[in-house]
Amino acid sequence: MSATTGTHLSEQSIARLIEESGDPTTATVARLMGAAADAFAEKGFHATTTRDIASRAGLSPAGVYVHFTSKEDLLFELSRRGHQTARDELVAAARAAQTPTDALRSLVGGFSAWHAEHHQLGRIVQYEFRNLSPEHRDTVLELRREIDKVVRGVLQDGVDSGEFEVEDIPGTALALLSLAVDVARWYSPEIRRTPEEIGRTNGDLAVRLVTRR
Amino acid sequence: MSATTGTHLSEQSIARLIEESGDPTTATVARLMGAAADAFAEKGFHATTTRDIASRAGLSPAGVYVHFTSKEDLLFELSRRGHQTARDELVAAARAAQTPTDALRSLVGGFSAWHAEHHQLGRIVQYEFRNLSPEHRDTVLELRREIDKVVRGVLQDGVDSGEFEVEDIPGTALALLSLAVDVARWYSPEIRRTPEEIGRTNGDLAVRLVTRR
DNA sequence: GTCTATAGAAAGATAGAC
DNA sequence: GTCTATCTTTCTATAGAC
Repeated sequence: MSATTGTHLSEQSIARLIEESGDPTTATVARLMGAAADAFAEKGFHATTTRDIASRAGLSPAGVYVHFTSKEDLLFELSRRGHQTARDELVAAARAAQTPTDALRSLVGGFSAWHAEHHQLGRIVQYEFRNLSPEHRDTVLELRREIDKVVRGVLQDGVDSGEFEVEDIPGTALALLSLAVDVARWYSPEIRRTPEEIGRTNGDLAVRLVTRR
Repeated sequence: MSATTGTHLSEQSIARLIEESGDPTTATVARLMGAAADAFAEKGFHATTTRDIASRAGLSPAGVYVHFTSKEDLLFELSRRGHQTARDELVAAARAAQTPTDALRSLVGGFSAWHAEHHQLGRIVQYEFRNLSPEHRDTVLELRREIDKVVRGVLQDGVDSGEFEVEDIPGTALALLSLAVDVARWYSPEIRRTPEEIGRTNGDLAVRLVTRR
């Protein structure tokens, strides 16, 4: 696990994110979650073996089960915390803004940048949802509803204030989320554009999509 | 496989699509591809077993291997044909239009509607790409490049004609594709909006995103 | 071209020593 | 809390009869 290998950089950054994310955890749990996030994002939940996760985290195959009851449990913890940080980011962006236009720009821009910066977690949040158990799905669904609500709220605020001109509010809200969410599908750390640039482009496009003219 | 079960409706519609899609195939192959498309879209490639595909198609587990050399081969055939019909749809929309604005509207609108109408195939095209073998990935990548090229071409046409005002052409092209592609993620046959309505909304939004003011 | 039967490999999870 | 060893199930794919 030396710093010179290079292959574990993103795993380490996720482990750091997990450790700093409120919810306190031990270093081993953070390392396991980082390893799992890397593997799930790279190959998908079902293509990832518990042996793979364990070895990425520097543990034996049995070592995983001391900290998580199942592979699905590991996915759930990642999905839950991913949804939480994504929602927190959105709510903070909406609160900090002075006008609906500012709010929408930093909402869609920030959410897009988040999906680039944390594209492993982003993929898990957006594309591994169906692999959660029914109970775990329900828990996460609650967080997803909050996210939708924030976007629709800002859209409605802008319509009320006269800044926005929107024909179909639910359809437009979905399109705005698509703009940000789909970043997790195409983003790769190798591309030229930085997460900040992506956020700026998509934030501007979002405003353009709804501004009255 | 009676018409009254209801559970095989989408499988049958994919089988019909496959049979009518140029590339001639036998009824059994079409049925197998329909079953696989259904299963892959519902549970993902790795979560789908060959037994599941065979039984959905009314065959024994061994029956699959008479027509396809492997599970991945079945995925490849679906991915290839899916990409082809998607590209054909896009090219036709671009050709039929009189102005860049019309072209963009029917391009993004049609592509969005396609991802709703054929959401099983759409999910396979967009989300199961990484499960192809390296050789098969290359084949499909060629079709993906054509799709990107059509979108950028229309965007450039509009900028040249003065109809469009675009700050960042590659970034905007990606955002326009996101609008359409992400439909495959959230669409479900149970929702209220029809594929046509989704296409109309997204086509209008696409035009709004780039029109000079 | 379809079947039954099964080979062979790999997976998730546990037992029990340390 | 971590290990080695392994149980049990399940999977892809093939063999060989019809």
